[in-house]
Amino acid sequence: MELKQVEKISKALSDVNRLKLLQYMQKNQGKVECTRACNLLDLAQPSISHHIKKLVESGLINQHKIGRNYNYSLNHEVWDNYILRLQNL
Amino acid sequence: MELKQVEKISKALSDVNRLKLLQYMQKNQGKVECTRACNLLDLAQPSISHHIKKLVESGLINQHKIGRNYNYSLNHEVWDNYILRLQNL
DNA sequence: TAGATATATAGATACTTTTAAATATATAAA
DNA sequence: TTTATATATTTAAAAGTATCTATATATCTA
Repeated sequence: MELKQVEKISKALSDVNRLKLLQYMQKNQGKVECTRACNLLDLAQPSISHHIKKLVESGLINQHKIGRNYNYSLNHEVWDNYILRLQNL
Repeated sequence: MELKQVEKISKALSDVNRLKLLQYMQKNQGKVECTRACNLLDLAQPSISHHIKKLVESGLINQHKIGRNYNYSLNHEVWDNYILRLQNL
């Protein structure tokens, strides 16, 4: 993994709201209703959208559209590679 | 480890220059001459100083003054806790 | 197909971060 | 003790980020 991607993933992880989103996704098998996330994080809907986008763009999570909702899954390959890279920096 | 600290460490890791500094420290047993780092990263001295400060403030590295130079060491406890926390987010 | 709901995008503003120039401080060496 | 060197701090500018409001798009349901 290139340093640039390590930077990008670290950046994605460097916000408490995004960390909470990741936790919430984990707890709920990737199911995140935007309205619930808004309540959880006390942010407006577009902000949630923005944060999720950052996570997706980093490659950490995958997004699958189901009807008008989305489902998310951790991209284990990226996640594991990131951690490995940190361990062997 | 609190989410806030995960955020802080991630932020420290979210810059290619700081990642390169960490690599350089590892390769050189923590010995970093500022002038060499300036060449390596192609940044002015105060910028190096600023980046190192971020790393120190995150807790990832310790700074020991030796004469007018510094020596750095990875704080393994913080580093390991960070990785553990990511693995069990 | 019309209205309702979920999510995305655009635009604006406030905040944070990166960087450099100038300056200060600490230590070594002459 | 003066001068040189290494690093830190201050200040300011530029770039990037987070957040909101308003609006758009996609999809569901009646």
